[in-house]
Amino acid sequence: MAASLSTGLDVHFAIPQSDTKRPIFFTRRKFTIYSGLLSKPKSTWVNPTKPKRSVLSLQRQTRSPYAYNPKVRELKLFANKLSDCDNSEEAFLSVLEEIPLEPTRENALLILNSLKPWQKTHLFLNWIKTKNLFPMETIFYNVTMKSLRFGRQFELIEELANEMVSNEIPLDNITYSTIITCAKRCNLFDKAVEWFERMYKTGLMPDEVTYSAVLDVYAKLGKAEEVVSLYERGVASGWKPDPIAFSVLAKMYGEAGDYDGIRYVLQEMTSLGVRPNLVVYNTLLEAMGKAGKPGLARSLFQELLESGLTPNEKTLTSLAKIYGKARWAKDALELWEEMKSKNWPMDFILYNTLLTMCADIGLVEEAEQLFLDMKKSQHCRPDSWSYTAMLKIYGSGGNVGKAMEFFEEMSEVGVELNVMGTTCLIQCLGKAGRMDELVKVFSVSVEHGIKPDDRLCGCLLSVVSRCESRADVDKVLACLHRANPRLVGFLKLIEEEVYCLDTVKEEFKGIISDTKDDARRPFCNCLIDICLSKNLNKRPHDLLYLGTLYGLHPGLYNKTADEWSLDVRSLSVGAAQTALEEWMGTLAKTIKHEEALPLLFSAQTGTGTHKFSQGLSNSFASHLKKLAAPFRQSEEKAGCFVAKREDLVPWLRSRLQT
DNA sequence: ATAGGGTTAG
Repeated sequence: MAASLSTGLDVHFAIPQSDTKRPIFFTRRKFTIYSGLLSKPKSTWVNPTKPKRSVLSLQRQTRSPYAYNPKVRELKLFANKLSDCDNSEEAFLSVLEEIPLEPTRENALLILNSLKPWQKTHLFLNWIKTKNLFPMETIFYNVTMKSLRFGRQFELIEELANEMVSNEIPLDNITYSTIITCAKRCNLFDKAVEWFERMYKTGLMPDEVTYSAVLDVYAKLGKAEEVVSLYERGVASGWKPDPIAFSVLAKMYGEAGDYDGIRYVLQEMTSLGVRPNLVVYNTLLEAMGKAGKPGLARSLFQELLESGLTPNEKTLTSLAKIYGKARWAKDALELWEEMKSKNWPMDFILYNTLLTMCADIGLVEEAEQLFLDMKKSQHCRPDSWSYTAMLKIYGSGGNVGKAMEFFEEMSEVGVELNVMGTTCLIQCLGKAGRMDELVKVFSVSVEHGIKPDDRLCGCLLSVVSRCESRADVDKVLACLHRANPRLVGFLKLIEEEVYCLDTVKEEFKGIISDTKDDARRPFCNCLIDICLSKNLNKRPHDLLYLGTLYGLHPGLYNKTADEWSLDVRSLSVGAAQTALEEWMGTLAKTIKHEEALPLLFSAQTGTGTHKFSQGLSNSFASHLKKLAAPFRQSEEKAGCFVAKREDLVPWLRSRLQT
């Protein structure tokens, strides 16, 4: 959709503009954050006849141009000499004695500007002050503060700022923005806000550079409401935000995964006639990825190309990540072809992201080509990221031989294995039943300092669930015991013949609350599978109940007036089977109590595009067949099994009688 | 890094 603006710009956006909703809070005005500074505090009453006070200066602070210094070469050489000497004050002062030219204002400024690291800049400023050669000005402090910011020396910066105040050297917008961004980089967000508020108190109005620096402070704090309030008041003061301000907003909404927010940013840019630059596009692409909108990211990328911009490494990294996560093989391959044919820039991060993308999608040959390219290149030699991606590709593709080859190669070339690599190897060795090698990889990893995480434990647990012999189980359990003894203890507990549900419940709760969120459901799935493989018939149901109790299976059972359904897409084969039986049991009770039932029942397994759900549909189908349940594979929706009430009820009744 | 603001990896 195109919007022709009065500025003559044609701005194209991938997002339909007409139905853009504002995130809910945009309609609520709050004036509580910088109480008393910007406008009347805590009042939502706006008097339309009284214009609101301006919050920023529309004129950006101008900087005095450099006068050409004919001695620039000589001074630079001397500055380098100072930069290279020892950081001690003595060493510094002794080199200073050899200063080749008179330290006039201009000469001193040039040296100050060229010094690094921050210790030298600071020492030089102090030297100028003690020499008392000329009056100190704001610019000397600004230059020094910038150097100190590099070294993240917020305390020193604040000390200098206070010194400026007591010596009546004016702080300007450059001073404040440097202080604020330094505080931000040091994660001292309260300090950043404090100095921003101090500006207004001293009667200095921020310009757009300081203002967008502060927008970013609130954005990093995740205070979207405050950011929007500041932004909108800036606009109400007549400010036309530039691409940097929009980049800040887009990044904030991306981090929050807030799609409505992203649309708001796009709409604001269109209505204000601001054309996105490459950085804004990159931020928006990243944001679309985080909001889970690969299709919109793709059209945004098309728009970027149509606007005549050339993507850089960051653009392509975002896109590769998005296509990989979405498992969009066709788009991923097209992107790679286009990158090669148009000679778009590549860097190390992009190489590794492309490899990860190939691993997510299972593009083996493409990954091998990329990996070879990296080996041949000068600056992008494969590192532990690259090797991990290769382990993932071979591991998930079941090519154990290749995976082990790369594992050996890593230690030969001295690339450290990480916990993800270990997990990939263990997963594929487990699937191949090569338990002795699995034990070896686990031991080597632990000896190399790898700390097994919850995902690795989940992986070991899933290997246990597939073991065919007691001997294999014991080998894997020995590894798991080193990583998470409590889990092994829990397995013993649920295998005991006499078993107390309350004890199991307490221990389950404890384990789950100590487990990272993304590993909780896999744990529960594996535990159910293990119990099923041991024919511990009631226990899978208890575990499924406990998992549901602690919120691991939200949305498992769904009801509408016309249809009741079961969604097992995030369950393992055994857990799905258990959930089906549980559901049938509940429905049988409903019949017994002669309660109302809908016309249609359905169970969703998904189609197995996600690697956790591979094979789920088939095994679910065969379990239905075994039970002779009247569910049929839906013709219009793959991975969905449906039953009519008229067929299901008699079947459930017949089960009740047996 | 030649006085100030925004973007790349499980």
